[in-house]
Amino acid sequence: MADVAARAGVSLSTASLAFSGNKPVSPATRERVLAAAASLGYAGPNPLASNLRRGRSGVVGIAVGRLSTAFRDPAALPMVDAVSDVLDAAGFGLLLMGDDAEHARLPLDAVIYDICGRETWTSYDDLVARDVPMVVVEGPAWPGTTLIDIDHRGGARALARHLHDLGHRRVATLMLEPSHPQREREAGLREVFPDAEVVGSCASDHDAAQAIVSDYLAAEPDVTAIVCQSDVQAAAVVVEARRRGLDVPGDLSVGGFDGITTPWLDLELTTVEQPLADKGRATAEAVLARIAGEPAHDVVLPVVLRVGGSTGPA
Amino acid sequence: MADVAARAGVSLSTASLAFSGNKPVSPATRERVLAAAASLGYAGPNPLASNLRRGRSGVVGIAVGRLSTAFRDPAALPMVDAVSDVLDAAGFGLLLMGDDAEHARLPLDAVIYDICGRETWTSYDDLVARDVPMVVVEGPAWPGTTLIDIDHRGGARALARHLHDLGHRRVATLMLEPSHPQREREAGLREVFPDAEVVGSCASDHDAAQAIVSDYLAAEPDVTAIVCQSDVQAAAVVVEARRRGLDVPGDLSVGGFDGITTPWLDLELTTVEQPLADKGRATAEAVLARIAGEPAHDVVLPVVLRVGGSTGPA
DNA sequence: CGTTTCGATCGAATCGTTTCGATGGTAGCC
DNA sequence: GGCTACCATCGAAACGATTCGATCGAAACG
Repeated sequence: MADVAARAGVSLSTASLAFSGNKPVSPATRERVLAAAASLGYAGPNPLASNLRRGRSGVVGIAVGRLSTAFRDPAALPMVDAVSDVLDAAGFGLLLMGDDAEHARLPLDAVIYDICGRETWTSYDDLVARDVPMVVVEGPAWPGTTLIDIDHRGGARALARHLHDLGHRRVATLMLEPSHPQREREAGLREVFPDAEVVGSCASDHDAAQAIVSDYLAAEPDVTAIVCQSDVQAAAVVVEARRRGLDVPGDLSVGGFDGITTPWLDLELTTVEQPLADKGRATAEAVLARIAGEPAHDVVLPVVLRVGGSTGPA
Repeated sequence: MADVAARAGVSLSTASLAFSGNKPVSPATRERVLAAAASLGYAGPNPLASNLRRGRSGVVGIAVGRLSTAFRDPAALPMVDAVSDVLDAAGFGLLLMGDDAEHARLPLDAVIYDICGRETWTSYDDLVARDVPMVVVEGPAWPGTTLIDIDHRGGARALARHLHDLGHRRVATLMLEPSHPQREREAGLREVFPDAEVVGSCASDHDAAQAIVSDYLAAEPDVTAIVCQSDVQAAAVVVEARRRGLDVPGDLSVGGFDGITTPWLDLELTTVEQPLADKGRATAEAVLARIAGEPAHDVVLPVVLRVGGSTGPA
C-alpha cells in the first residue's frame, strides 16, 4: 500500500482512507489512488493486517456438530441460511465448527452454538477468557451468552391438545436424544397426557426413527397416536405404520414438529411449525449486536400448530 | 503477553515460544509461563496478531451456493464432511461462502469452489490478484486452480451400457442444469444411446424432479428407462411413476447417480456410486498442499455402477 | 584444564494496516 | 480585510504477536 500511495503521490494514511472510506477523501484523490492500485496490481488492503488493527476478523463461528448429522434433517437448513444472509450483508462470514474442538487459534469475532441437544461445550471457558460473544440457539444458556429459543413447550402442548380434542387418550412419543428442548417438549406433552408412553429416542433421522418405531409397533401397543419431535421422524413413522398395514390417520395419528415439507409423502403432516428463518435472523442479529458491543436480549419465538392429514379422530 | 512474560520472569520472545512450541523451551520455563498466563487470565496468543505475523489465518473458504440449495441433496454432505475433517485435523476452519460475493475483506488462506454447475465466479480475479490458492471441485478448472473431479462420463456410460444390456432401446434422461459435469455425463450416455430423449432439467430436488417427470409421463412417451443425474431425482421419478400406476422396474427402469441411501423408498436404486468422502479428502489435501506452497496435481476419481432394484429387463 | 558444541534465552526487527491529532489551505462571514 | 470553520491531507503511534541472529552457560570431549 505504501507503493500505491507513493505512485499516487499521497501519504500512506490517505491511501488507506481511500480504500476504507472511513473518512472523507476528495473524489479526485480516491480516483488517483485506485488507479495507482490497479496499475500496480494491488488488490486492496491485506485482510490480516486490517484485522489486527481493527481488532476484528469478520469471521463468526457456528458450532453445528458434524455436518452430515446436523443437516441430515432439512429443517436445519433454512435457519443457517438466514444466519448466513444477515451476516453476509454485514460483511461477516460463517465458519463451520464441526465439533466443539480446538478452534482457539482461529480468529473468531463471535460464536453461535446451534448444537441442538448438546449441553456441554469444551470451548466455553476459552471463549469466555477471550471475551468472544456467544449466542446459543435453543439453549440452555450459559452465563454471558445470549439465548435464541422457540416455544417448545407451548408447541408440544398445542399438538397434545389437538390430539386430545380428537378423542385420543393413549398417546406415545418418539423423542430426540436428551436435551433441554426435548425436556421442555416432554413437559408440554405431559401437561395434557401425563402418562404418555415413550417409544424411544433417536436423532432426527429417517432410518433410526423407522427402526425404533418398527420394534414398538410390533409389540402391538394400544396407543392411537404417536407424537414425534421432527417431521423427519414423523414421516418415518408414517412410512413404517403403513408398511405394517396400519392406516394413517385411520388407525394411527402421527404428529410432527418443525413444519417442513415432506414431498415424498402423499399427505401433509400435522405438525408444530416453527419460524426457522426468523430464528436464524434473530440469531444473526444478536451476534451483530454483541459484536458491536450492544446488549442483546434473549428471544423466544412463537410456534403454531398446523393441522394436516396425519391426524384424525381416535 | 508482555505481562505474562514479565510475571514469569522471561523475555517476550521466550513467552511466545512457550505458547507456540516452535522452538525448544525448557519444560520448567514453559510451566512458569503457562502458570503466569493462568494467573493473569491470559488465554493465549491473540489470533489476529498471530495471523498477521505468520501470514496465515487458518480459514479456508468454501463456495457452495445457498445452503438450502447446496445441501438439499444429502449427497453433498459426506463430501463437505470429509473436507472439514481433514482441514480440522490440520488446524484449519471452513468458512461458508454463501454466494460467490465480496468476501475480499475476509482472511482466507484458500478457497474451494464446490458450486457444482456454476461456471463463472465473480471472485476469481480478486483471488488471483491476492494470490489465494483455489481448488475447484467438478470443474471446469480455471488457470491456476487445482481440479478435483470424478469420472462423470465413464459413470454415465456404464449405466447406459447396463440398460442396453437389459434390452432397453428407448431411453430418456432427466438432466441437471447445464454445467460441465452435466455435459460430460450426457456425452457418456450418448455413446450408448445417441438419440436419448431429454425429459427436462432441474436441480437435484425431489419436488422439481417430480413435477417435470410428471408432465413427461403424462404424454405417454414410449421410453422404457429414465436416466437421472442424482439419486434424489431418481427417487422422485420412482415415486411419480408409481403414482401413475407404472411398475418399477417392470414398466419403467430408473437409474440414479451418487450412491446415497434412500430410506423412504422400498427398493435400492440402480445408481452410479461416487466416492464422496474420497472426493472431499482429495479436495482438502489439495488445499493443504497449495497452502504449503507445494504443487498439487489434479485428481479424477473413479465411480462404480451399483445395480439395485430400480432397473430390470425392458 | 582448555576448547568445542549445543540448547535455552533474549533483543530487535517486522508483518501491513488503521486512526488520532495536527497542519495547511480555502471558503464563508461580517 | 481579518477571522472563524471546515475539509482534505499527513506523520506517527499503535495493533500483538513471531522469528532471526546473537549471546550466554553448561555439558561433553580430548
